[in-house]
Amino acid sequence: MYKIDFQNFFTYSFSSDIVIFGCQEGEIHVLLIKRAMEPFKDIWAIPGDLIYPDEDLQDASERILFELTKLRNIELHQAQTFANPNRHPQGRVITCSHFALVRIEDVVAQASSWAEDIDWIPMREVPELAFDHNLILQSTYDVLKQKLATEPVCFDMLPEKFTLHELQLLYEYAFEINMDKANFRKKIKPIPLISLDEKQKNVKHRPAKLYSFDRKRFQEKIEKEHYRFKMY
Amino acid sequence: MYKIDFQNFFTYSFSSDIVIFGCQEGEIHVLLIKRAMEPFKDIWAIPGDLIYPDEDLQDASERILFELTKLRNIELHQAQTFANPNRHPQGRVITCSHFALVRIEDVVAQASSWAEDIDWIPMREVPELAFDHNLILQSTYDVLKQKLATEPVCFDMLPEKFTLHELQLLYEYAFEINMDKANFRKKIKPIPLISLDEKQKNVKHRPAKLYSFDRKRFQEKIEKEHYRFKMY
DNA sequence: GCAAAAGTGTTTGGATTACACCCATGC
DNA sequence: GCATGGGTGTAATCCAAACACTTTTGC
Repeated sequence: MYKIDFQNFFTYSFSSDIVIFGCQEGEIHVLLIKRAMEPFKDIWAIPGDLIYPDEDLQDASERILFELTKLRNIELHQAQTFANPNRHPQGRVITCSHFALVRIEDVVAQASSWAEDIDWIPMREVPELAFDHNLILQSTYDVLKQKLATEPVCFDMLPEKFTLHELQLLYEYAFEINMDKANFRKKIKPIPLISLDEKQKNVKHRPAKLYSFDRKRFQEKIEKEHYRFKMY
Repeated sequence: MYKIDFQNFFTYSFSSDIVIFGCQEGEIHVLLIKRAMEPFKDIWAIPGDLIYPDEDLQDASERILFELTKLRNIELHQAQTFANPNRHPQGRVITCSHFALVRIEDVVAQASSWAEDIDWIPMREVPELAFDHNLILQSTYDVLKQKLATEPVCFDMLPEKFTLHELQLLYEYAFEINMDKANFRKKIKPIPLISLDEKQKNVKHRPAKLYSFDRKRFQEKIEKEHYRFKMY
């Protein structure tokens, strides 16, 4: 049994890290920042910030996301908490990782006082990161893949209007597999999509039809039928 | 941009809560404690404790589990972190919930200085708990169910030697469904089990064969074949 | 014999797989 | 015309659900 005074426990710092994922040309990208200050100055890192003493984790995460991307009302998914006592050289900082799924074209990415540079990097080309951020990124990516398999979060990172091929590429990239085109289309048949009267433009092949996700009909299907989203 | 001094952030307390699950007569139980001190004295709660300033989250969780159950070398699964500023009346305590799966017969549950009582309670009969522990318990149970569907963790809560019917009851309880006996047995065919030369005793019906989980062959199947555990 | 649960086989329909084929566009 | 991807059909196979039936124990 420990005999340390309660007050001595109030010596931690707590932060939230936000892994922002997007999709471009079939590749899942992550938004990383190049740190503008020590420690790990000039090294790429996951955006994150300390949490205010009276701030909820959710609010802090939304604040961090907004400061970096100017996006609001994006769903934040909690992933994992990292509490190794030595993970931060300046003191004990416990961090809780989250991820957000955004459309890359919606983001007005910009440098800031704590980020001298900022860039979208394909998940398979991520360099060495600051702190334990490679570990955090990998485990957060694993949670994303889990969600991609069981929830329709893919539509949060695809453009509003997408082709079925883009959808397929996203899953192929995430699960590192190749799928048969015809079979993939049969598999996604139950997902309620809105078939738009629009086609791709300026492509050097037959232009593909555009679709968007029918979120309303999806909810209805879950409630009324026994429907469960399931990929892979 | 925040302008608060870095030192002001070191005003938190951090704790680990351990939801201990077991299985008895086909029902998933949780080990709860009746608090011996304020706040919430005499109220049921999830066991947990503050983390030492230089202690890793994993070590702290193992310590808490051992103090309560005298069990070591039990896998701890991280679930979710709760950081609402008002969740603890005595200060800002951020807690990270975990779960452990144990065999109820292995646990030497005992009261302690911080728990005047301790009991296994079926998940469907959990009373009002202290703090935000009902919320924590529910979300941790959801993570357990997720794991039950994709990893062979069921065998950590069943007796070493179990009947196929016990296995079925566990899944029926977790997913709140009824399964056909014959179909269930076909579904679990790919799971490598050791068929023991032993049977149930003192039952007033045909005694069932006992099995145990073949962890070694399971690992081999994953590595050599393309096998993926998948229930429900 | 009867109750209760163990344990197995058969049929059916729907989903998954592999593969083949035709279509529209830019160059 | 041809390269490139868009888009669809078919047949074989596997898998899941529904259901029926036999077996073994205690009382």
